[in-house]
Amino acid sequence: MPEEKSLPTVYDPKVVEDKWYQYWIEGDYFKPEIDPEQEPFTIVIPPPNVTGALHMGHALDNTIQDVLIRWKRMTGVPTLWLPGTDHAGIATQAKVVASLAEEGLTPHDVGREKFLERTWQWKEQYGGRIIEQLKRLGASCDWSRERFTMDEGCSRAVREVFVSLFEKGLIYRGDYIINWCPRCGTAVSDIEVEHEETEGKLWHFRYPLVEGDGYVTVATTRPETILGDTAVAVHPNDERYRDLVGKSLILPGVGRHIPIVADPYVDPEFGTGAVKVTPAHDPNDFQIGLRHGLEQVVVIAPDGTMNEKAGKYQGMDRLACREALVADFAREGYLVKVEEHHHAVGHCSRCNTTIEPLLSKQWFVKMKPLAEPALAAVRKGQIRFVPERFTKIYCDWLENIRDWCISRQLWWGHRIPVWYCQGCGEVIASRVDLDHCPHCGGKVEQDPDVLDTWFSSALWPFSTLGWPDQTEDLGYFYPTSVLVTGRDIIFFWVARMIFMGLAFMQEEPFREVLIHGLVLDSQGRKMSKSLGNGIDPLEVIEEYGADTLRFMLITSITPGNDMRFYWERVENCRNFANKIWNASRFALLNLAGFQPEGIDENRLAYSMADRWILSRLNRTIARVTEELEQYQLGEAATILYEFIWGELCDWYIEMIKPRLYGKEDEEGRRASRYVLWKVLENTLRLLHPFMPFITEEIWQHLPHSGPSICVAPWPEAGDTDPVVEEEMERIMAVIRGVRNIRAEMSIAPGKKAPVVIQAPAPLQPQLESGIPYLIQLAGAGTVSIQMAGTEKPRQAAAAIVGGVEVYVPLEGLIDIDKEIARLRKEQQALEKEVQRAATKLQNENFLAKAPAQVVAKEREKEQEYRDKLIKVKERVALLEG
RNA sequence: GGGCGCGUAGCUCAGUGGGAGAGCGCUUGACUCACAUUCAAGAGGUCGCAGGUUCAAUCCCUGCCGCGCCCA
Repeated sequence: MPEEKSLPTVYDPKVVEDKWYQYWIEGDYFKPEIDPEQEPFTIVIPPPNVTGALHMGHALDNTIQDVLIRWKRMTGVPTLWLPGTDHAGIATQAKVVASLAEEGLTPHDVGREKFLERTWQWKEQYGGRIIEQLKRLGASCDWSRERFTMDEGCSRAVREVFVSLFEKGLIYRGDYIINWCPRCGTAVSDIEVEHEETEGKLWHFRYPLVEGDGYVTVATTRPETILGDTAVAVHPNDERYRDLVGKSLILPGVGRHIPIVADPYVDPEFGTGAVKVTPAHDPNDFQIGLRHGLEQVVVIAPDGTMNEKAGKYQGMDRLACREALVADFAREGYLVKVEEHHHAVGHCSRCNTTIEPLLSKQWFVKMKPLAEPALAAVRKGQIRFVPERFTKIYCDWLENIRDWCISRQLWWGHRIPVWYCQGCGEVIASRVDLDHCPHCGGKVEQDPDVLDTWFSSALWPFSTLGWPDQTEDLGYFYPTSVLVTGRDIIFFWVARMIFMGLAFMQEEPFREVLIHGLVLDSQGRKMSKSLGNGIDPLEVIEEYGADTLRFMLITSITPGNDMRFYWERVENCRNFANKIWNASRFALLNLAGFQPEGIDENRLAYSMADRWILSRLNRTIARVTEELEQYQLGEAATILYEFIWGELCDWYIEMIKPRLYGKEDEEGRRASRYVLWKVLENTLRLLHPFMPFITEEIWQHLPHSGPSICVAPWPEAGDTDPVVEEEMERIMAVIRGVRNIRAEMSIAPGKKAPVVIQAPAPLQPQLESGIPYLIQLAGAGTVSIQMAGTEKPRQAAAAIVGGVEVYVPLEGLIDIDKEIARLRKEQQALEKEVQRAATKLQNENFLAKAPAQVVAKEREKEQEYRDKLIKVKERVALLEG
């Protein structure tokens, strides 16, 4: 614990952040105690890629989680934030492939086993980096429970789930059209395909009829697939083609005879109304093919080149083939015309290569039976999305769900636990590795493919807690409380966790899903490596500190909406941190020797300012807590910002200076020292979830109880005092009025100005109490309070505020013309307000139908404005006369 | 084509069925013993457009325009 009680003038996060993180770890504060009497608060981290580096999206996601976790921990409930990383199949494999390439090697050169060894080494080497970066951010995870999707336990869970689904008939293997990424060399699921609007061409080709000399013209965006055509389809009701259905065409360049079929999928309006059908290379054509029993001819190989079925185009890249084929067909007279055409082309979400729909044998999860409970759980409200609108996105997707392709042609991942018997041909899914066929004893071979990374992520909320074992953690912490994640992975991850959780735990994996938006650059673009517009959170932490980054992120968000990153906002939050720092310096300088023990709160000589700030503190505690409960983190942080800067620093601290510096009023000094301490200490605790480091540093310097602010109790709101708040508001209005006069009249800042206040009797005592604040904050020399209606000073500037008249009589310093102009402006504004209120009050419908309270308030306002207007007009008349 | 979000001060964004807000920027003044990473004062808005509901609409409803995202 630091001994010295003073702080340097500028806050330097570098010297405190690592120190306190270390302190928290040593104190084991992030590790919950299991207490069966209490319901825990649990979050499982969305596991970042093991080889990844922290980016702004992580920073936002984890800051939100940490705010919730630190807040709940302070409220005293057992709180677990379970961290870990994801093996990220494609991404990690790609990195290792790249590192091999630097040595001139390919994965096949080294072989599967060596490759995996190397990948594990890579994981050991780089896997810790992102964890270290999360710690820099301040993430208060329970590191003793850290998990990895490919660790032993998670792998066992994956195998259990796979085999169990297999046994229930929910996993099948089939020839199906899938999305193939030629660059990654693997199948990917539907949601891993991003559709991009692209300028393309629409080629029209003529297919001759087998009989007679007629032909049918078809339009296509992908001429190279002509080689795989096995039919031409038209709409059943299309008059133009009615007579041709059932006849055959000669496939140009290939010579194959293909039938003309009628299928309602065809849009008669599009192109020529006749479409070529390539069941092996287009998902829609695949479906048509199934309906009509068409042959499936594969002409494109997995590497994106044309295969042996492509005849003379064999070996050409698919795009080269396209050009060659179009040129050939043009020469041979098959090409009718070429049109410009916009269409959406699928790209691999990982490497952006154009996706090739390909017929291939893959493993699938049958989704319907799993999707239904997942839909029901959300519809029944067992799981709630925040903001609510994301419910629809989720439901729409699950309602139109298609089977999930889970096999990936990779080496890094959970190997599919299926063995094929060489002898009897049996296909066996097994929880344990097999070396011979359990049926015939023959040789078996394991499926070479691995599972989609999201298959293991889908189990994360229970696999990390020990499932399939019934561990204490699993029983206590499952279901988790809330899942915090970006809107971009609702399908990938959230939906899958829900159906897996329901299927294997018979209970939803979390009660609430808090969705946030993306962090965009200052121009509103996604941050990406290829654009080079990403901002490294570590860079921000280095330069400004983690608290600043966290506060910037939290105050920038509106639930569910994207945010943009601005350095100006970072600076603003850095300034805020420094503001707190200096307010605390002020407090520490004035709290020398102060001890809260033994002070009786009820017997202190509170000033108006003391009572006011205590009331404001209580209000702030209540509001911040309420906003947090609503997951309105940005609002909560903003309320704190305004309280700390706008009320505590700009008003309270300034108001108590005379009392603290003065020697004469020892009782008053005692009270204000106590209030200053109490307000600051409570405020630090309120702020701690948002800015953990600076609050700990300051808190440790202040009188406090407990080892760390991160386990200090969350503040409880006491009573507010609306009367004193109103009185103080009036004093503040008077101060602002005088300051305004001073500025407008160019009264030198150092010059004391006499102030005359005319007020009705009931307001006079409170104004008396406010005199010290006028002297301190408005540069008032003398303040005299007179009865309203007393003769008004002529050589004076005036302000009408809060039901009182404020005069600054400064003979010779007041420019009468300027003052008249100033008052005229005020008069105009007031006239507008009076007019507005009067119009409303003259409206009988308003009087009859608006709530009495609203009408009363409106009357009050009208009266107030009228009074003010009268006084301002009198003043103008006086000065002009 | 369907869905969602956004359109509020010069810029970026909060916000609410009943008197328009913040940060930055701008203007003016002040190095006032916590802080110039500061303080004080101020200028600046037909709350996208057009209808509708309502006593009352920036807020609710409908349509339109513009931008963005998701899905097909």
